[in-house]
Amino acid sequence: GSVSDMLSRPKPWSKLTQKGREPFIRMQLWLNGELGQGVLPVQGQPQGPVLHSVTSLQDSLQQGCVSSESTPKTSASCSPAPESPMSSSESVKSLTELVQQPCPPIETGKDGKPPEPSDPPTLDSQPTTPLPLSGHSALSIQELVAMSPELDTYGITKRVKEVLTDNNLGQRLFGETILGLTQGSVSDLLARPKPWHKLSLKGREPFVRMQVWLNDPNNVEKLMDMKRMEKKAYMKRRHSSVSDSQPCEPPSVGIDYSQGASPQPQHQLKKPRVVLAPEEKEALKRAYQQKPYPSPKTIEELATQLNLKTSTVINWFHNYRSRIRRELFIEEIQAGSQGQAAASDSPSARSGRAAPSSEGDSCDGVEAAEGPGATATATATADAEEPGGPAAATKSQGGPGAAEREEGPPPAGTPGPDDTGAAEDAGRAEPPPPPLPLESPAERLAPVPNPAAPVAPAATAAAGEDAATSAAAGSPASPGTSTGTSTGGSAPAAARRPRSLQSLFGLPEAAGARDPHDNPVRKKKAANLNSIIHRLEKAASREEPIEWEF
DNA sequence: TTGCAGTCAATATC
DNA sequence: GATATTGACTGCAA
Repeated sequence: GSVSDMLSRPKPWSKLTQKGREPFIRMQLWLNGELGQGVLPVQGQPQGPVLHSVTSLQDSLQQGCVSSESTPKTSASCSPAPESPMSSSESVKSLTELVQQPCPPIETGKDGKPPEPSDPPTLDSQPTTPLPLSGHSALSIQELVAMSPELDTYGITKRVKEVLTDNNLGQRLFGETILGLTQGSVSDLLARPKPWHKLSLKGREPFVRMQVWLNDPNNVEKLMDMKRMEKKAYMKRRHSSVSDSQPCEPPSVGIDYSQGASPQPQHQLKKPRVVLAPEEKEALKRAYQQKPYPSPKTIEELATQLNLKTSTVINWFHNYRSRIRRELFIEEIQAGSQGQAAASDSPSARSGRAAPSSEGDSCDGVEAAEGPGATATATATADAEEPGGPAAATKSQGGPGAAEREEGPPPAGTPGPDDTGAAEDAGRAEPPPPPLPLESPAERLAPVPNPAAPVAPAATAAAGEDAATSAAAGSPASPGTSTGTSTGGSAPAAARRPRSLQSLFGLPEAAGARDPHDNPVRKKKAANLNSIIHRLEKAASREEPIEWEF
């Protein structure tokens, strides 16, 4: 009754008493997703933040409800508001239990029934997919996602990978039966999870599913069963097809089964996949360095020069920007987690994403790419892009989507083409920052170019699109010729944003948030970054090119 | 219209 | 055979 009244006739804030405001605060928290922090427990994270947050808020309101909060009192009697403490916390708790409880793998679960005959992986993730939560009314994944508190995507993927590998379970099986995604998507997701706050509702879905799956004590067995059944079905089909020479047969389990055998869809409708030649990629990367957001005209030119379809060029830029962004996210996370790894619960800390981490916290991609051979140049690059460094910094904010959402610059997400340029320290651009030796061939490692630091905006600005195109053009022909592809851009960006993404992400429990143990490497990088910043500043003030060597 | 997130699915690589 | 990479596509938002 109180709720009804409150929802239908809310009183203006100013008219509310401290107590009367409480329900609204709760509602706001709930709307913000802060309420329910315990729904999907993030390892190590105590449930109940809700109350804490409320409590703190209350504190600020100087009210005594705090006690009521933590003290599940028999609110019934209390004023309309009091009811919330209990009810909310309880509801949250129940939900939490729900998710924590063993629950069948999403769509499979049900009585060990085979993985959805139709299991059209694609459809699966559709909104309605109910999460069969044992004993409770099924909640749709969307509901769970909406109610879910911030999850440690990195930690979740690490755990999932561990479980999968430990039990010899494949990504395909896991993806199709648990996540409703294809193998490629799963691989990508597990290898490059984006921080929770960077994910859209849809993007969070797989993580919630993974979390739910991880919470299911029988997850492995179920998946194993699935595997067995699949195998059985496969063998069966195989036999039947062999004997009946009946190649195809609508797979009952909706899994890819020998596609090779099914001749039916011979329809030449499938257009061959475009595979860009290394030189083409190189050229595109160069162009990207020049101009991360090329104009239609530039794209046109690039397409012409590279003899590609404009759509291909467009797609390439989209994909490249997007992927680089993700790389950066990861670097950041890794950089952050690195220090806390030890503390982190699971062994995953070390193993997970081992690869990248191994490459050195963060700048990995680059370093790895460059390889040991990385000469001074490489080093420079690496350093420059360094996670903590430009790369990170940049990405964090400058980069195309850098700090988007969470951080002030909202539009950042869609850094208009100009954005970048503009953002880029326009100023210093002038004196074309001595082009950072673009490890022409090597740098490739996507991550390197550091999207964030759409390089040489200056150049861009000045040279305009031509620069880009020309750069691109040039490369194909002579990839090696680094064509003074000005790349220095990143540095300036970094300078402007010394801030660590970590803070940006503000991943509470996420790896990134933990005490970033400053290991020697990090310190060194930090020093490097400072040096870069310093030089940039000097350069900016001097307006004269300087020799870049970090 | 443009950019992006999320995916798929073909293909590469391990 | 499993996993990683990547060009293309869809849907959404600004």
